[in-house]
Amino acid sequence: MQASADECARQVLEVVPLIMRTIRIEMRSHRLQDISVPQFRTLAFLNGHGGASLSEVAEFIGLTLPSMSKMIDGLVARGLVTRQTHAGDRRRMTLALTPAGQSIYQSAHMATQACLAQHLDALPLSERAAIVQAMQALHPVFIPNPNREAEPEAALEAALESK
Amino acid sequence: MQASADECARQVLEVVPLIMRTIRIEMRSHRLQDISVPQFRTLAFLNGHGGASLSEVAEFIGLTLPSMSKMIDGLVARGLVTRQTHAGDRRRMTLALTPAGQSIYQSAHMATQACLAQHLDALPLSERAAIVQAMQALHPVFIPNPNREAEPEAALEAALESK
DNA sequence: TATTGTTATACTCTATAACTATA
DNA sequence: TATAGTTATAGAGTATAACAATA
Repeated sequence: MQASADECARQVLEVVPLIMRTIRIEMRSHRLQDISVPQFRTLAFLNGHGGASLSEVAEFIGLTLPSMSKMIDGLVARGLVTRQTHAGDRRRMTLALTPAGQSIYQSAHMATQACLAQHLDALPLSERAAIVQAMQALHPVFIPNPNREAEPEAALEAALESK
Repeated sequence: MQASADECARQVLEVVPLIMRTIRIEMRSHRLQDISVPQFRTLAFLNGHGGASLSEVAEFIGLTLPSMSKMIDGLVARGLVTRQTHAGDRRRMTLALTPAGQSIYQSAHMATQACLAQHLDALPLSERAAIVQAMQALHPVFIPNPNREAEPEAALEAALESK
């Protein structure tokens, strides 16, 4: 009962939104980058999945197609993302980060990670070790569509094809 | 280096938004309750801090005063929250859940927790134990204004005074 | 004068429904 | 006919700036 799935879920539901609050406030505070959490997550996905389609990004982030389409509109308008029709299947969009998008993503990532690290620095090593272990356990449980992760080269090929 | 604050932060930043995605999608899927994550968090806070002021809720959730004011507008209009002027200081608002608000909060909480528990059920006990330990370590680090938590009776008094 | 909230305004996030283009 | 995206429309979430009321 100490770590039943239900007790575990209760704690996750209590603590995870608290951490998100810190992440969101930290991102908002950086006026230079000025990107929201959903935008950041989209850039992060495209950073690791260059050439992904709109559907793939929407699925991963958890948005509907129209919502993601609109969000990409904004990122393209700001020069952070490129959107091209896929060479092989002209219904599909091929999305990728521009150098500016990569740059903004990197700096936002570093700033947010540093902010979190500052909080975590107060904890003893044993607790940080438990956190790392917990995150490693949680990651596969909550990652969407793990089957897509099994073919990392598919996205790359798509990116190359579109040139 | 295995569990440096920075490595720990990196993993938290990767995994926590993934969990939030699941929580958000789960909440959206329940049309009966139909409340968003920020609304849920506000109800949760008021459930434990009956009689809190607008500023207190805004601080905890991490919103500005106008944003929270507007959100409370919506919750009051839906009959989930009561908003009265504080008897002692008429600038302040005294907020609390209505019975309907309590009911919706409870059922949304149970449904979301059950959804998370279902995911976590697949993990071995040792990993769930690490997750519980990690959440307990993270909780105090990310909770806002821990000084206010030291006076749990303050909110109650305010609630009584306002009658 | 400082504090607590609200109103005004604007932009992003998000959804559903209806549509276009391609396969 | 099915799939990938976009457009139209609407509502919630969020911010800043300006304001009103109270202390």
